[in-house]
Amino acid sequence: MDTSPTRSLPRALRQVPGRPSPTLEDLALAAGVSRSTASRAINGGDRVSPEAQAAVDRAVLALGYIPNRAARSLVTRRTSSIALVIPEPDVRVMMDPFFAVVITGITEALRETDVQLVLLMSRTNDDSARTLRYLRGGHVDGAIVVSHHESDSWARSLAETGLPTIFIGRPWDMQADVTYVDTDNEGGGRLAARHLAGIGRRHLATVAGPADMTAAVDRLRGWTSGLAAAGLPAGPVVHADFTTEGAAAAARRLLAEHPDIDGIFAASDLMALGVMEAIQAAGKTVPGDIALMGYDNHAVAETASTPLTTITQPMVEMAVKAGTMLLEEIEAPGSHPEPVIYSTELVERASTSVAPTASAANA
Amino acid sequence: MDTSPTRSLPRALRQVPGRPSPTLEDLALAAGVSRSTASRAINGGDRVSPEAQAAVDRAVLALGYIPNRAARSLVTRRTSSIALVIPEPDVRVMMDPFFAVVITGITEALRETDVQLVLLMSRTNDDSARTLRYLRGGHVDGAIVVSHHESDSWARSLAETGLPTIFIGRPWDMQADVTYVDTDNEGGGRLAARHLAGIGRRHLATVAGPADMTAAVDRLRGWTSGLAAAGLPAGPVVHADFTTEGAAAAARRLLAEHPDIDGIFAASDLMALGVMEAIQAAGKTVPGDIALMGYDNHAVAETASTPLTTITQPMVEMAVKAGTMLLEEIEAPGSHPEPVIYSTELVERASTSVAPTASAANA
DNA sequence: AGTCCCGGTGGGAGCGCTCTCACTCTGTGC
DNA sequence: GCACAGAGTGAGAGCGCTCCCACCGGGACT
Repeated sequence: MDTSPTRSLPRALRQVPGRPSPTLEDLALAAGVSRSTASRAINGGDRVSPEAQAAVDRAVLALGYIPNRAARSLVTRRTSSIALVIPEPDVRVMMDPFFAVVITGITEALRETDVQLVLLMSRTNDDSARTLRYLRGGHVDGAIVVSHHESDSWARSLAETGLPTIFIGRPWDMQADVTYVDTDNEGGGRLAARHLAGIGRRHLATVAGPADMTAAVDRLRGWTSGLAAAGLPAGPVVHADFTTEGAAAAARRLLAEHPDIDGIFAASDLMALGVMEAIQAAGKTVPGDIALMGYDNHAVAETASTPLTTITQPMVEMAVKAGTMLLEEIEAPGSHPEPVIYSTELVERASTSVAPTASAANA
Repeated sequence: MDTSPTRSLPRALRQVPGRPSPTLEDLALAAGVSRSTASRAINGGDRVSPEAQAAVDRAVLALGYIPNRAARSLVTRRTSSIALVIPEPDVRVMMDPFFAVVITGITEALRETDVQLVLLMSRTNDDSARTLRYLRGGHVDGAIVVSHHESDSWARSLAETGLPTIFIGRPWDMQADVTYVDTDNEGGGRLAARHLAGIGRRHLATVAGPADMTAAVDRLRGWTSGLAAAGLPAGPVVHADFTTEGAAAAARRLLAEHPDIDGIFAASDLMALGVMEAIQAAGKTVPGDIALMGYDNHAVAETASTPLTTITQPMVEMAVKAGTMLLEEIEAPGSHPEPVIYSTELVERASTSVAPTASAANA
């Protein structure tokens, strides 16, 4: 393969190594057409004769031609790449399967295109500024922002730049009329209330998420309206930070102050785990004494010592949708698509079974 | 839109339809210098008088100048981006916290640079070909490949292209003399053997990982040599696929065929969970009847019903190292750095405590 | 004095691509 | 017969940047 006498000569100049990759000019020459025709043939072959097209195709194969993206980008003003913006990703946040799903989904949406995914994570405010500069700088054709409490400023700033942007999860600041995809958190909360009421529980409480996250707020709103619809009182509400530990602490308080509770809705499965811990520590059982529900249909919901009834949401679809929507908006700027909301479903498991607790899970 | 006299950023007149972003030419004009001088001032200011530098700096701020990456890239042959290659990422694989750690680590290494991370995931063979083409195409300055059984071909192909590449996890094909970072899996396996022998267990077995993954093979080799060093017989070895279910099945076989086993080393925490299931299903206890070890120090190791003794490895550091090594190699091509191996440590928990089992974990 | 060097500078030549435009060469309509 | 459309083509002009090189001065040598 490498016939050059000095294989250990990685000359400072990168282009030196033997074969400088063929340019469009080379390709045209090899195909016996002009650069213009070669270019047309490569880009979808509009107004190209079959013969010319075939000649170019052959030459591409023969030369192993790969278009230079930078050169193309320079004139088209397109980069064929989009950014996934993840604000403040400490490792713990990144661990959340949510991101794996989002990344997988977006990648899926990008599969048939040659658009690349650039990961932009900003840990500090400083980073945020850099990230924003990067986005404004025209380095990507669009962006998907994983929304959460900190992302408000993003919504505004990005909307101002005119860069096509899709948010995953409804952002706080709706002024900026951003496009987003989300799941029906409110509906999910309502489902939870209806279910617990439906199995005859009457003293219901919830461990809600942080009040500055739309998902948490929406779930709580749904829960509250669901209780009302079932003719039940609003019941106690405590907030936690979506972590197991935080929820455990919150649940301990809850149980101490309201010993008659017979049903709890935790706004995430991870939190439900903490709640379960607290319940058991208080000497009570799930679902015997207290029926418990989670949210997310996280893997742990199924493998928990008492498998959790939970709310499932089509996260992959949502992520894919975000990707395709962004591609569409890039293709046809100015079209301001409506937000897409995915509906949620109840997944029933042992933690709300009517029968007395029975320490399930043996295969 | 909204007429609010927002206190937002200095009137972003950037991407507004008619307003083309300022070019270097504009900048030079505004600064009262030549394009060349402006360019020099922007790129580290070598051979630029303080006055000129200051003038350019001022102009940058005033105009909100952002260099056009494509143009720069076209001439420098550098893209200021690197790829993270993840072969065959079904969602399940992506869920592995490992990737979160890798991504976070690399991002960390890239923080102070303006290098961007491009995510390349190839699900199918078809994708692999495209990914490879992308990498060869000079679209990135280097690549980090998350190694595992499928990555052999990658090692070869990439080494051939001369693209600076770092593998995370020792690749199979060492011919290609690739650079990699890894943890000392062999040492970890040895640690496990020594520990179980040390607490007096004599009938030891292991549930190893797939025989086509270097990490699994190395851990097994270490385990075997550790047993020998402790003067113990090799003991039974079964292979599983690093999943909980697979390990449970393997462990059932193991226990059925070797009822006298009193210690098991599972080559991952997830597998250890499956093994624990099988042990309990067989009516035995951990660690009372059988001491159990995992590997990875995965979050589940700590939260398991009986917390797992396991092997911990500095994964974040490893990922950061991969990033910095790649940057170095990009900077100074041809330097073929030695592989870096991170040592592992034992984390002792209840699953190997000498005292009889006591269903731990209440705060 | 002359020569050299060297920090500082600006002009110009591209990097590899797309795109406009002018051109040729059919085929069609009058 | 001529004009005209329209498909197919190629030359040329950049896109915004870096880098080479020629240039200009003034201080340090010969």
